[in-house]
Order: sequence, then C-alpha cells, then structure tokens
Amino acid sequence: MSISKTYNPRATENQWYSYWMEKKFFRSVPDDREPYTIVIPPPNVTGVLHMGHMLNNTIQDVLIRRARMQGKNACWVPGTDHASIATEAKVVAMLKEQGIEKKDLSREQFLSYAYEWKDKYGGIILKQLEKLGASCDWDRTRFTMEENLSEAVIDTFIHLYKKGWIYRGVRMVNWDPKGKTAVSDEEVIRKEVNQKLYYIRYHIAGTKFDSSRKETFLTIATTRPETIMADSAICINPNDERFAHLKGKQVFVPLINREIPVIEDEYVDMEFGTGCLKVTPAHDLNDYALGVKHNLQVIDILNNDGTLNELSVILVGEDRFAARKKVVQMLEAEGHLENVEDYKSQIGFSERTDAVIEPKLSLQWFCKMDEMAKPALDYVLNGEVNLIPEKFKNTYRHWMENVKDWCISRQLWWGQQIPAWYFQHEAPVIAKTKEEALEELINRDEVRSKMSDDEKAGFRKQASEFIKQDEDVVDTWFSSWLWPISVFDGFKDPENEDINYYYPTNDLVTAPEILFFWVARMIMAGHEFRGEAPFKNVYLTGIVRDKTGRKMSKSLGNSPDPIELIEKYGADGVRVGMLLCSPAGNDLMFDESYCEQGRNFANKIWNAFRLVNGWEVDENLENKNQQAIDWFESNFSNALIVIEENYKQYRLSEALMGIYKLVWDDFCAWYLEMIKPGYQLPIDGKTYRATLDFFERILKLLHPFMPFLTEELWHEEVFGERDEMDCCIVAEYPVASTVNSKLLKDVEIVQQVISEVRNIRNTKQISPKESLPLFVKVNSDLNYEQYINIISKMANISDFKLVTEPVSGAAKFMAGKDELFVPLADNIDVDAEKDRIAKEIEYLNGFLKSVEAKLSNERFVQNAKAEIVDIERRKKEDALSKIKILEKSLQDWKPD
RNA sequence: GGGAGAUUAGCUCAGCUGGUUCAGAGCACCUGCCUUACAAGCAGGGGGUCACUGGUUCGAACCCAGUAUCUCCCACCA
Repeated sequence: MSISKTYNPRATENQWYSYWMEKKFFRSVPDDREPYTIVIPPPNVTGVLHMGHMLNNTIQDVLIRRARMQGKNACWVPGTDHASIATEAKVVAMLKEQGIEKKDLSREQFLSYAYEWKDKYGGIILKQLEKLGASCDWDRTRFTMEENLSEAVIDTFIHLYKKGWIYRGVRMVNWDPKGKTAVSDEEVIRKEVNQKLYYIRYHIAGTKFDSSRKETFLTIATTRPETIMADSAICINPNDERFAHLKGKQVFVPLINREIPVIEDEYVDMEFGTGCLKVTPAHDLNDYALGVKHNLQVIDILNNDGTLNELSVILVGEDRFAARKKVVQMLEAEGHLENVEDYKSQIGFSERTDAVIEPKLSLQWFCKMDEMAKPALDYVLNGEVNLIPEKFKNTYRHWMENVKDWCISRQLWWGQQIPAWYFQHEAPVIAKTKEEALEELINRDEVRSKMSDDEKAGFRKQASEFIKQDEDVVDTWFSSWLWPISVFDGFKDPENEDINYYYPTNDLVTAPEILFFWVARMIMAGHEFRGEAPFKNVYLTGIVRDKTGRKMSKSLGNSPDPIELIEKYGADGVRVGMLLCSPAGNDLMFDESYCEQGRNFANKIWNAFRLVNGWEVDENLENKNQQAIDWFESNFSNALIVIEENYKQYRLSEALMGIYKLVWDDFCAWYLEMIKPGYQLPIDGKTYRATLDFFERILKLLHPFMPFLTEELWHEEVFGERDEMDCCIVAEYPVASTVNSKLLKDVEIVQQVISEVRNIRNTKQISPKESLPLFVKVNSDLNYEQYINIISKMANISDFKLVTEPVSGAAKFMAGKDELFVPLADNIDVDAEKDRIAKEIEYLNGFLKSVEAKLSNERFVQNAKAEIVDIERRKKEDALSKIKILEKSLQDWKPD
C-alpha cells in the first residue's frame, strides 16, 4: 500500500474530531480521579474566531489534553458571552440597515430581534473552535444570558444590595454616545489625539466688548469650544495677580450671552493655558467637583446620542463634533476667537463602540469595590492565585489598591434587567420578581403591613399596574465575573456535585487586557460566593501582533483568518505555529511562516512514520542496534525531564521546541538513521519493536500540540490491533526513566566524529556514496568498538581501525581527547590542513592563557568556590594535552 | 505625570543562584546534494562590542547606578 508522501490534514481532521466526540472523550463527569478544570474565557456569542482566540484556545487545549493523558479527569467548559453592548450595537446596526430604528421598538420587540440574531450567528465561534481541535466538553456549553446564569446574576445583585455594596446614585459617569449607555472606567480606552486648543474671549460685564481692547474681555483656553454653552462660571486662582481685577465680576458666555460669575479656586493651575478656566460642571469631572464646591448650576447641553439639546440655545440638534466646528466659526466671526494652537491630549474612547466618551452626570447603579478588593488582592499576593508571568502581580496590586466603585448599570436592553422596582416616588425595591417586589412594598411600609388580607390584595392589584422595573441592564462583566461558579450551577445549587468537584478550577488562560475587567472580579466573586478563589493559575497570554509589531485587528486588515490558515496548513500546523512564537506573557509577532514551519514538522513526522511503516521484519536477524536503542531511551528521558520542567513553568513554546528537537534531530536525524536497514533489507525484531515503542511515546508527547496527526498515526496497523477506545487522546502520558549520562556523553562524541567526517567530505568534495577509511587513536575512555556500527553506517566508513600511533597522510581531527584520521592518499591539501591545525592551536593557546591568568590570580584561587577552581585546573590540563597532541601532528606534516 | 517590563545573531526568543569551551535555539541566510521516509527534505557552514556609560567583584549578558530607545498599565490638568 502506498502512502502519500505528504501529510494531508484535511482528510483526517474532521474524521478524528467526530470520532473523539462519538466516543465522548471530551466528556467529563465527576469521579474518583483528580479533576483538572479550565473554564473558557467565553467569547462574544456573535463573534468570529480571531488570532487572539486561536492562541488562547490552543494553549487551553494543550493544557487540557496533557492533563487528560496524565490520567486526570480533564474538564474544559466552553461557552459564550452575551456581550451586551457589543451585541446590542450590532443588532441596532443591523436593524438600521433594514430601516428600523431601535427607538421605535418596544423592549420585547427588540429582544426578539436580538435573539434572532443570536440564534443565527451565535455559536459560530464554537464551531470554529472545533476546527482547531478544541477538546471542550460540549455537553457543558453555557451562555451567560441563559436562564440559570441570568438568575445567578439577579440573585447576586440582590445579595450585594442587601449587604449594602450596591447603591444607586447620581455620579459623573463615562457616557458612550454611540452605545447610548454608561460604561465603566475600565471600558474607557485612552488614546493620545492631536487636537486644537482654542483661546476664547469672554466679554466682561460692565464693559463694551472690543476685541482690540484687552480690558473688555478675559481669555480662556479649551479643547472643547462646543461646551461653552454649558459654562457655569469662569474660575481663576485667587493668588493670580494678573486677574485680581476680575474678582467678583460677571462675564458673558460668547454667542449666547449668558451671564456667569468669575469664581476663585486654587485648583486652577496658573501656568496652564491662560490661567482662566471655564467651568462646565455637566461635561467634565473636575468641573463637576468645582461646581459642587461653589454651588454652581449644572447645565447639561448634550442629548444621549451626543447631539446638542435646547439648553445649548444655539446649534440645537447638531452633533457635538459638527457643533464644535460651527462654534469655532461663529466665535471667529464675532471676534471671540483669539488663537488656535495644536495640542496633544488623551481622549477616552469606548472600548466596544470606539466612540469618544463623554463625561456625563447621570443616575446609575454602582457596586462598591473596596471590601471585595481586599481579599481578592490577598489571594494573589500570598500566591494562592499565581499570575503567570509574575510581573502582572504589581499591576494587579496597583489596581486593587486604587479600585473605584464599579458602574454596573447600562442603558441597554440586551442583558439582565436590573431587579429594581419603582413605585410612585418611593425608594426602589430590590426584588427578583414583580410579586416579590409587591410583597416588599407591603412589608416595608408600616401602614400597608397592617392592612387586612383583602386590602393587601387590593393594593397588590392596584400597585402592579404602576410598579415599574428599572429599564437598565447590568454590565456584561457583572455576569462574566460569576462564570467559573455559574457554569457549574454553583448559585442555583451551591452544594451540587459538579461545583464541589470542579471548583476551584486549575488554570485560567486569558489576555492581560482583561485582568481587571474579568480576572480580578472573578477572584472577588469567588471569594464572596464560594470563599475560595476560582482558579489556581492565571496564564496571561500576549497580544497577537503582525510581524511589524502592530496589533492584529479587523480595522487594520492585518489579521489572517484562522480558519483559512487551518485550511492551508492544517490545524496541527497552525497550533504549532501559534505556540512556536508565544513566550508566556510576551506579545507575539505572528507570521504565517510559523504555520509553515508547523506544517513542515507535521510532514516530517508523517515521513518518519512512512519509513518505519515500510520495514520488513526478520526475527532471525541479530540485533546490532542495542547501543542506539539504549541511547535513544536515555535521550528521550533526558529530553522529557526538561520538557516537563518547561510545562511546570508554563513555558509552552519551550516545551514544544524541546519536543520538536527531540523528534526532528534526535529521533529522525540520528536514531532512525542509526538503525535504518539498507534499502529493501529487513530489520531485526527487537530493534523494530523498540522503534515502534519510541514512536508511540513520541506521538503521546506530541499529542497535546498536534492532536490530529498523532491520532491518525496512532491507529496505523504497525502499532498493532487497537481497541476502539484505545486512542492517543487518552493514552497514558510518558514518564521519564533513568538517564545514562555516560552513554549520552559518549554518543555526543560519536556524533561529533560523524559530523567531522561529513565535513571532510563536504570540503573535499567527496561524494557521500564513496566510503572512506577511518582510524582512531583513543586517548579517552570511550569504547569505540561499541560504536563501529553506527559510525560506519552514518559516516559511510569502510574500514574502521583503532591505532596507537598517529597516521600520516590523512585528514585529522579531534573529538574530545581522541584523534581521528581519514587517510585520503593524494587528496590532501597539506598546507590547508596545517593551517587548520595551527589555527586550532592558536585558539587553544588563547584559551589556555585566560585560564592560566585566572589560576595565577591569587584572589581567584582564594575567593572562588573550590569546585570552580578545580574546573579551571581541569580546563588547563585539557587544553595542555590537546595542544600537545596537535603540535605533534603538526610536526608529522613536516616533509622528511 | 506615576508605575511596570524590555533591549542578546537578519527575525522570534532562551540564557536559573554571577563561575565549565558560555555567548545558545528555531527560523531565515550561504555552500553542496532530487543519497529510495521526507526538496515541506538531507549534509555542512557563516552570523552577535549581550543598547550605552560607569560601578561592585578574583570573575558580569546576569548584580548596582545613570543614559538612550521601545512596549504596556495607571492618571481629571482645561
């Protein structure tokens, strides 16, 4: 049977994924084994897979597959997030395309459109994860807005409200005019933007405004001229003598001629701008504080969508940015614009909609953070939760120590509606249902609670028509922070088997960008609701950038489509490519060539299999490969130890590279070449079985990274009959046996000998097909007899002899302490050989000099550790003896 | 403005408590090979003042100080 020369991923991937599903290998239910749990960072339900997901989920799958093979009860819980603002924005946009405005719809109508959208696009991303090979327990797939999880959110809200940690109040919040909702501080991205600083003249009351007469106006500097209509005062520093004459004066807001006072406050920086500050309490956080202090009027001139309202008097209905331009023109026309300067400053943008955030005074719900932050900080500081890499500990601490209250209400419909009920002008009632709210209305009121049952029933009936639930929903993260608990129904049923078994989870793999959004808050929730952090390790991945260092994003168009990559290179190839360039915690400069490398690696393994697969076995043959077998056995264990250490430190790309080299170099380039029988010759049974055993172990090591290829090969006939449940995905993970380090060292010398001979061939243009004699003068304790087979085969040596005297008329080299000779008759360039040897002597002399310098330095001999000094002495001896040998052989070249 | 981290080969990165011949790996590159597993390959090879300047030390890529450049996080200066 002929097998394709290259590995064809497409033919195998779907087949094995279905097989795994069919045999329920991803399924996890509590049992006696040790659990190993990961909850997926739920992607946006209507999202599509991008490179960040690709990286993140590959890492999770590697961890989960390895744990599964190690005999743990591995459970990877998948799911999606309703992503309220992002999804709602998408739905609004979709409706707009159809000519439907959100404001014309009822809440119920809108939600039905939204659900329709979710049903259409929801879950695409999970299907894409299957292509990647993600071994999630799909039976456990959850959605943050499904009934149970929503109920948990509401219960949590009520719980925290009762504790006094949730409150409602008027605060300056970050307003997203595009999403038309408040957002939390964490959802505001600050970016430096080139702006203009406008210098505007305010006419001083009691004078006649004249732009050429300074005493008739004062000048302020602002980046936001459109907000002058919302000014409540001009503020100066009381110590600023330049403006002493303005104290107690009134000025007119340009264009609208509203009269406002000049107030004094040391808050004003005399150095900045003109030293006069316009105070706009409705549209600036600091100004708001000033306004409260000085009891100023709050004039909010903006509508929720960022257009100007009637209070602005002019330009009503214009968008804030259009208004800005027009205001500037109008100011200029009336002589109120003194100057315009270029100016750089930080502007807040909405994380989800990218709209410029507007500070806005509004009535919102908040969650107090200080009490919850304390224990959550401790978990990380005392190491109960490890952040990987550790550098994030600092960032985490800084945030936790300066945490502010969390604005949790959103003026959206897609999400969990806030369980607050309003009745007439009474304080809101917090209750899960309308009925409970009505009961609460009765119970909390002295008069009502004393009513007769009939009266109460009447009240209920009447009140139920007027009672109204809060229109807002909670922030998406107010549901996400419960995720590790809610996916196991830990709220609905806090003592259920799943939550007790799987919680706390083991590893969380996520992006550092959401360390505060999500990770910190999950730890808070974990502590508050389970008394335990939700995970032990947090692996923070880097940001996927393109090779020029730009963040990959849709808008830049520099992000490859992961699914296309999979089609091109195979899932295994892409997984390997992804991890080859992802050091933990560092950003990774992704380039398609890494996937190519991954694909090539898959192909290499495929072909190693083809070789072994083609061998005929002859049980009568003697095993001449024991040395090679023993060597690879030791080498495998040695490599495995290093690989395991890398895993332990979550250095997955290092672990992968370790396996890569073990497979490509040690197994393919050395071991297989050592034992490979001649063309169409059979192999002995012992070597054959040892090789298959090695191959199996390698497949196991590779499986977490390359699940499809390894599963495919696992079931090949040469490995023998397999039970239908005997799959690589659940094969027992290899463990290291003892390492024979003398053997490893000896083979290193043998490999050096082989390389040197090959090098001689290369430089002398001798074909690899032409066999050569090789003589060795042994000065070490290496037993060359044992390696004659290997050396002869790999260096194509016809005549291998041990000699006691140097051989003349030969190319010479040293391997360790031993001298080797390749007699070449007329093929030797004596001068070149001499040159080479002379150079080596020169190098050794230099080396010797530095060692001797060290040893003759008394302070070194005195201060350095004894073993270090010993090593230096040995180095000296080695160098001396090598030089001696080389000098002798140089003399041999001398013509007699 | 405050804080954290980084700077090692053309690229992406290792380099642990300062001490072996310690300057490494993979990719890329160069040379020669279509050698019956693999040209998505084989064999061999060339690449680095470890950002810079000082300091500590017998000894520094590693520790300390300063400088430069970059990245990230946090922050209400109009």
